[in-house]
Amino acid sequence: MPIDIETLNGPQREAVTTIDGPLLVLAGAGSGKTRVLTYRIANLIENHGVAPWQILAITFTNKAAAEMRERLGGLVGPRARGMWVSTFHSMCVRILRADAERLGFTRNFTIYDTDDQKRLYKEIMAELDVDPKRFPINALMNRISTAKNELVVPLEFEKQANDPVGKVAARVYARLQERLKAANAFDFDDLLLYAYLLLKNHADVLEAYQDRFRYIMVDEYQDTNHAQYAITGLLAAKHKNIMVVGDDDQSIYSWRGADIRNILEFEQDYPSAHVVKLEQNYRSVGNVLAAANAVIANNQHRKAKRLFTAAEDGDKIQVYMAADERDEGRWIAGEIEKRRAAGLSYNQMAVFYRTNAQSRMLEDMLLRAGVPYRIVGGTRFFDRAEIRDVMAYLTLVVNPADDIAAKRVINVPRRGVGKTTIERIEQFAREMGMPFLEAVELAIVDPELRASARQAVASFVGLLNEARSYEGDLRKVVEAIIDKSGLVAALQAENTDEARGRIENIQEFLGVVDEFADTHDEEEADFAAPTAGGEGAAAGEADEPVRVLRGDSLADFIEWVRLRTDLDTVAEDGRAVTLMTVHSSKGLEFDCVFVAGMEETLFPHMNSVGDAAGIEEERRLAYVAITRARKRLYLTCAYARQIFGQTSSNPVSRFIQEIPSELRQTTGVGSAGFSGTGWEKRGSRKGIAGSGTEAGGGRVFGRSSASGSAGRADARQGRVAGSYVRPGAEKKAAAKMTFAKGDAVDHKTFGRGTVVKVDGDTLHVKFAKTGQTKKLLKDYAPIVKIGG
DNA sequence: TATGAGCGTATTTTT
DNA sequence: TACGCTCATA
Repeated sequence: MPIDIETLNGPQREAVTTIDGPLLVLAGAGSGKTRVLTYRIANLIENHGVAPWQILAITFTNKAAAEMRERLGGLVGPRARGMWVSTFHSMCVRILRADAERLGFTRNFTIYDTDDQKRLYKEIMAELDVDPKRFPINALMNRISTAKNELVVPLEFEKQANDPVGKVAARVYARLQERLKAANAFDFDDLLLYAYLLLKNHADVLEAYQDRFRYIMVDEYQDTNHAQYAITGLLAAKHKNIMVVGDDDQSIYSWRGADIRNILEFEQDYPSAHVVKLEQNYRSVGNVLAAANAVIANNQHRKAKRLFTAAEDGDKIQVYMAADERDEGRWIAGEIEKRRAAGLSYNQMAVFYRTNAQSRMLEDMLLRAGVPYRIVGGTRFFDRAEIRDVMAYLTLVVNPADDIAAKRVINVPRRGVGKTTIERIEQFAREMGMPFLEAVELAIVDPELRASARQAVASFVGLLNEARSYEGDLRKVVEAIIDKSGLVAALQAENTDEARGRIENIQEFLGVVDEFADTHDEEEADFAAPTAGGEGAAAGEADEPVRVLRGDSLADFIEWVRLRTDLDTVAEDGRAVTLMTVHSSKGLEFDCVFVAGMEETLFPHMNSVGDAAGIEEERRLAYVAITRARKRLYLTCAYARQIFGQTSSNPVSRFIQEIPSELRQTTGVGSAGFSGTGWEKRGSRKGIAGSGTEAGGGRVFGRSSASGSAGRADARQGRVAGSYVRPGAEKKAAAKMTFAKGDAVDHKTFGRGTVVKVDGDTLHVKFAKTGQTKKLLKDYAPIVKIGG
């Protein structure tokens, strides 16, 4: 399909046809930036003789990369294959794999995720005698992660650290890097840090990449941290053909090191930069866009821009003031059903919330109302213990130096290797400066250990050695390793529902192996890194680089899993409402969007209140949430809410106040002149209000939680709730729930199942995950019919 | 070595 | 409230 540039609007076209030199595209929400990116790449290939392998396109998520690759495939066909369209992290992995030796690592390094990292931190803190009470592990991890993102190496970090936490962090950081190197492992931050160091300190490597990638494109540039910024800077330094796309108003990851200045100061970095603003929004109706504009206009630190649309105004923003979170959930469920009745399908609706804790009640209410939903985020499949165990075995086969993996499974399943044994091996390994697994091998003949312990250790070593000899088809190899590990056998022996569920998950994992094999065949061969392949692949030549096959090795599979999130797996279909945090919603869009919990201290979150930069980020978050809606937007808040087990009452979010009142329509508790005291007075007493420039005036809703008598609050809440609850709401839900034999249902805790028998109000449901049949009362059990 | 009581803590989480 | 972690106990 040839590209038709005429279908683009002016600025879009300008972005697509500006080929050479630095280019900054400020792409407002819903302004068609992915289209611009893909068209630009297609244009380079089709009309400017640029070879696909000379193009580098970087995204933040695997999903975005996959989407871009797919769209490119549609535009330029098979030529898109093998092009480097990848996330920052996977790009860095490729760069590092090719030249790991230069940094003292080997090619089969493993990647530590947050959980592995945490284990390692704990070991190090124990080793260095750091008290986790005084120096919380999270604080240290944050501190060090920030340092890595800022490209601050341990030596430098130590110099800068003046405060107590910093000093401790410096020691931990130094040791951490030693341990990671010894384990032949990189954590997520290291992937960026070391890729940067490799390019920075090895001129030939850098040059090879600079010569190769003549055109570089970075999506979501507002979310880049300093390391990513520096890496792209190095890569683009030679040709300076760098295009960055982003929206400073959608920068919501500063707490992860994203530096909004990267986009705000692009023009200073590249004085010759061309700037294009995409301000026409093709997504939302007028009122939604106007609301978004009004809210974000309150931010001081942003590039001036104002989105516009040719679309009709649409409905007003619906604000609902609930009595409490239960009422809020119930109301949302009711509205969803109304929309559904009006012909909108469930998958065109989404409910967002600021914190994961809010999902519980929302789920509960949707369940009761019989609204099918799916949750994005939360506990990840790959984070489950049994999956991590399997991964640890696979990892050990590839990288025996991975101490964290070794310690994780040396006694999983139980084979009688106790704490004392492990500690002894650990100490020995430390003294000898060898990997844990090597020390384990020596422990087989350690006379200090009990015979039973020695035997247990020997069986562990033996199974790994055998597992290492497996060859051939990936799926078969993985299956054999799992079998050899004894994980499944041990679970079978447990003979509990939970164990059966875990076995099921392991089986599902084999499905993941198949998925990998399917998507990584020869056709998908990638162009090798320019420095890979030794002599022949000299740098600087315009020859097409060698293609390397992927997908045939365990190491590739492990890497693929490690850099993957559940977000990538989110199915587009599925007739269900989507529930997720506002953060997860970025990049998505729905006809109808609900944002729950629009109260001060929740959204904006209490940890950000009182900090100007924090409030601005919260506001951007609100902006992201609002701009996800195509047609209808609902904002809800609750007069009282349980937070950490305590009822608290908070004012309406300032972000609601910032939407001009003529754009919104309020219903619920506070809509009809609810009387009370101005919240800002109360707020300042508690210290919530900050400067007082934000909310204030206008709508009055609730009290600050710290003050006042609980009794009065309860009385008021009761009255309010009583006057509000829609009569028949529950009945309606209950009446809807009829079940017949053969119906597919989804249970809150047991998951998918099938109705095998109906016995009056009692259902007999066989659950897929556990294989067990349970008796449930149809009106009380948290189940939803998902098909029949 | 395994389990339970008690305690402290508690956003957001692209990789 | 609810979860994870530590520590004590069987």
